[in-house]
Amino acid sequence: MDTGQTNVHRQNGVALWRQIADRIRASIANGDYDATGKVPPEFTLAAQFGVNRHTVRSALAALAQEGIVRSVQGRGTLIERKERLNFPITRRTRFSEGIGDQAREKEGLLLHSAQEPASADLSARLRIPEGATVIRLETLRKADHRPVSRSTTWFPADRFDGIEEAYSKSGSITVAFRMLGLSDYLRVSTEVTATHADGADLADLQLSPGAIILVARALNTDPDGVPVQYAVSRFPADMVQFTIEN
Amino acid sequence: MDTGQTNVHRQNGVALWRQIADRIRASIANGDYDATGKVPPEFTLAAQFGVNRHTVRSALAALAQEGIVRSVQGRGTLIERKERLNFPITRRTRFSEGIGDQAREKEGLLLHSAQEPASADLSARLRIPEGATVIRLETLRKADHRPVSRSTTWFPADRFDGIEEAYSKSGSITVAFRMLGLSDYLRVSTEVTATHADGADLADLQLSPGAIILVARALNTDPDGVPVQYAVSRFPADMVQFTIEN
DNA sequence: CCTAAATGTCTATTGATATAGACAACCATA
DNA sequence: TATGGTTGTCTATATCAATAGACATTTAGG
Repeated sequence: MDTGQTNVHRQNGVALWRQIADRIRASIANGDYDATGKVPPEFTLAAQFGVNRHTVRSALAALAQEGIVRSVQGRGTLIERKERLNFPITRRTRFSEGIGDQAREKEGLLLHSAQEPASADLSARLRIPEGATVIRLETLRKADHRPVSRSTTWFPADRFDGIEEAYSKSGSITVAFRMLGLSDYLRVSTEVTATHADGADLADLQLSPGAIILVARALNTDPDGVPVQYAVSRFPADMVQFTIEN
Repeated sequence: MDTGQTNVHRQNGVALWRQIADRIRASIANGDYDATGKVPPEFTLAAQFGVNRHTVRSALAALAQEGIVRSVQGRGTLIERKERLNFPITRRTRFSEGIGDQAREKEGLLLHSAQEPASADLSARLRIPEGATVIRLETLRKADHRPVSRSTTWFPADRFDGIEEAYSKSGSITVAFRMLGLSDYLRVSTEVTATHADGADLADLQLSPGAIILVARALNTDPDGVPVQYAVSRFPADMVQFTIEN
């Protein structure tokens, strides 16, 4: 199903090998090659995309660099990793529960924390005075030891003093909130956009440059509707999809 | 706010001028240059991104091609268009209502229609027997004469015979359903992913190659929960954001 | 154990991408 | 009207991206 085979585009500022790498990565995630566990031969792919075999080789080399495939002389190009995590977005969205059994091991790392005055945008979202102190956490989430998202999240400092340590110890926002006396919270809005990966994305999420990033900006409130957290999370688009159930 | 200034990346398969074009486009949509209505001078941008002025010029030429900016010798590079449409995704998601007053004129074009047997994936989603006949519509939606989405949508043929004509005349799914006796329908699930634009996207949505596409796969049912429509819609990521309100 | 089917390596050539520098043309404004 | 700031154009050079062809090397299977 899905949209039909379209050809690659030239002179667009995106190298052919990168377009082809993206397409093959998507096909792998889509399960197109599950029957064989291998990517089609270089000759076949070259004909399929209408390019030279060497161009396909560049694409496969990039995917090998990402650890998605492994080429073996005489045998073919074997698929090493094949995944696309699904994140349900609901009124009770939780990172770790959302992954569910799609991954065995889940992990939340605190990269950095700071206190700072709220910007105009942030104060409006959290409904606090402009310039009021907020705690900012930079976090990295992993599933089965592979990074799946990079987040910047803000909390009102007066209410959630010490959340840096709570998160650092637990690796979970839900648990950190609970440690500070907030037993439940609700997702009230999520904005989803997409962009190219920036330098920090490439490093933290272990992507190859030119990758696409899904950006989710989320606002959580306590059960009374008072904003408790605003978060901007960045996910590799070829590893993740969001599902909104109404 | 938002993520900090990161530099462009070399030898990634994505040309520098394209990365810079994407960044400037995003800054425009973000309102960063609202004070002057102009993009900063080429020299300044070149210094900012750490590249040669000519590289910046290539980026600006691409944006001019898209109609986003217009360079005037002696004056600077003026911003011509600055928009990012917001699409709320709710249980009652409707394209035209969703845009609301963000655009004055809305339009739905029927590009192509066909009848075909349902694939395995489609039959599961619409809960009809595999191979049962479905009607497929290829549509293009515009707001203020600019294309904002390209959709492929499927309907069970037995229940919605003649929907091609109904849509073609009305330019609205909601109205077409009503003409065929379905007065209301509900959005039950939406899957959101992102990918690079393909050839058809570039042509229909009038994008420059390498652009990013947000893909929404949506299932609508009648009030009794019986699936009536499955749609795959593609939106230019730099023009659109989705908002999920819970 | 030979052969077909793969991937690996090498050389050569062309066009796109990026840098560098210089100068022309144009506009707003002091 | 002179000047500073800005975009437009030109030449030159180096590197990356893509094509082309030939041949080596490895693996699986008859």
